[in-house]
Amino acid sequence: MDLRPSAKGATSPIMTDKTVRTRFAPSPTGYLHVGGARTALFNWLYARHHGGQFVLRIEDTDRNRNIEDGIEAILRGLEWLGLTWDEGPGAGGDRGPYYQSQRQGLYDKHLATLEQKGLVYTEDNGAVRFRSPRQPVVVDDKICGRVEFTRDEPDMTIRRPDGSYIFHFVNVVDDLEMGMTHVIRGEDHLSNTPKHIELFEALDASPPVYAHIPLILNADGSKMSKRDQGASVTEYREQAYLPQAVVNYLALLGWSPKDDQEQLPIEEIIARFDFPGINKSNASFDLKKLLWLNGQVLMGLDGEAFRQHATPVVQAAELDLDDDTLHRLLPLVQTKVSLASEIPGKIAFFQGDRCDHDPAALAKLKKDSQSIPRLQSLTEALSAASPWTEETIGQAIGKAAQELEEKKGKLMFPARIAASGQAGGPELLPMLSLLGQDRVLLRFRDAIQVLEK
RNA sequence: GUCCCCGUAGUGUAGUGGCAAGCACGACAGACUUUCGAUCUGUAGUCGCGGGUUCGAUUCCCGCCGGGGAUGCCA
Repeated sequence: MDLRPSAKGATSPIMTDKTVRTRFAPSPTGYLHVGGARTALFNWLYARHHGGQFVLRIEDTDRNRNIEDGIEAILRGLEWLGLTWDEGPGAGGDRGPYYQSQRQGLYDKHLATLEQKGLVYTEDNGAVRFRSPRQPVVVDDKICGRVEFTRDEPDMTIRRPDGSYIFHFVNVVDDLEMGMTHVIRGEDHLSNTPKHIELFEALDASPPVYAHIPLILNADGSKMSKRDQGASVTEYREQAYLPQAVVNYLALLGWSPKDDQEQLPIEEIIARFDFPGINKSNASFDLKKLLWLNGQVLMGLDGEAFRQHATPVVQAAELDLDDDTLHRLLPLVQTKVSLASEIPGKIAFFQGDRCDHDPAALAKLKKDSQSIPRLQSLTEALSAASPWTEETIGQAIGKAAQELEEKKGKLMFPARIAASGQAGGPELLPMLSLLGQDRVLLRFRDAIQVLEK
């Protein structure tokens, strides 16, 4: 944005917008919160969309509140989500250091400027306050629109008696020094923005473009905070959610591509993300929809990617299943779970020769007097199946059905429960095939016995 | 208290000064000669309330109510 009249045409050759620079500036007071992750995501998306830079800055000015592991948790959370930063901890950059605790000199310098201009004063106890011009301030927000604030609050403190600086001041100084062009942050900062604009102006700088995004609330409408269920990104990683699903879901919270698409690969989100697609109202976090989305992404993985994702989760469950079985088993449940951590429970029945029967499933069989005859016919028919393939198994079931003069479907449910102990699970024929004839027949006999009791 | 933002079904959203307000999750029902959180089909459910402007408002204006935020020597 060059205001010189001549800039329009003559001078600049290929003119472009000033390179977009956005930042995520968390304070390490806890873990990476979904609200923070969403703010980071929006900043990241905006920078990527415009071919700009995304900067990570740690706001650790309040020594009393910093939690050591907090920084690490945030960095790892962002990495897991794939929100890579171009400058910041571990990435370098020429506007560092990227920890506020290491930027005291810069703050002192700008404070000196304000002192020179007579814009600050010191309290008896040593705290330093900024003298507000007390003129109305207009925030021209990219999302909230034009908002006018009257300025009649007490002058803000910008430095504590111990010499450490307050958020508003360091935030502005850093955004200035780091050349941030756009500040995308939670709407809880909208009311702080006039203060920040006053500081920019006092430092003879023009403020960045502001875009305040709606907040994320709990299902009950209350503000989501660190303690709430599902509020920590770390939890999602631990529960084996797919980062691409979490990112996709988070993007949809407050942003819309404006058509009916919901499952979008990250490249497409980047391509389509911009301010007009962001709405103004707060959104509630809906875990069920995230689960659904995770399931959708899971189903879309190719077999190898699915195995790679699922294997560590299954290994952690320490099931007694050999690699070969596992390799053939996993594809059978790919469309049956929405979260990888559900897999072990789905395939545990493959362990051992026999299986336990889920009481609820068993109760359903018991209610039907035909269950035992059906299982008996099945046992007979399946004993004769040779070789043991999906095809012959299917034929055997059909044969048993014919004998009983019943729909095939009537037999499949008892067969499933007898063989797996569960009412739900992988497709029946592949499942029986994989279990093997001996095991299936043994389990059928077990089931008949249990039912006869 | 004061100031600011927001208000489309339970949830996320689309949309318009005027067709029966679209989609998705969830719920419910049925189908698929099997369960199912897979797939398909269907059902219920929404423009917070009250005024005003208008021939006509979900859409524009005002008030109210509701939710959220700010008002820190937290960020």
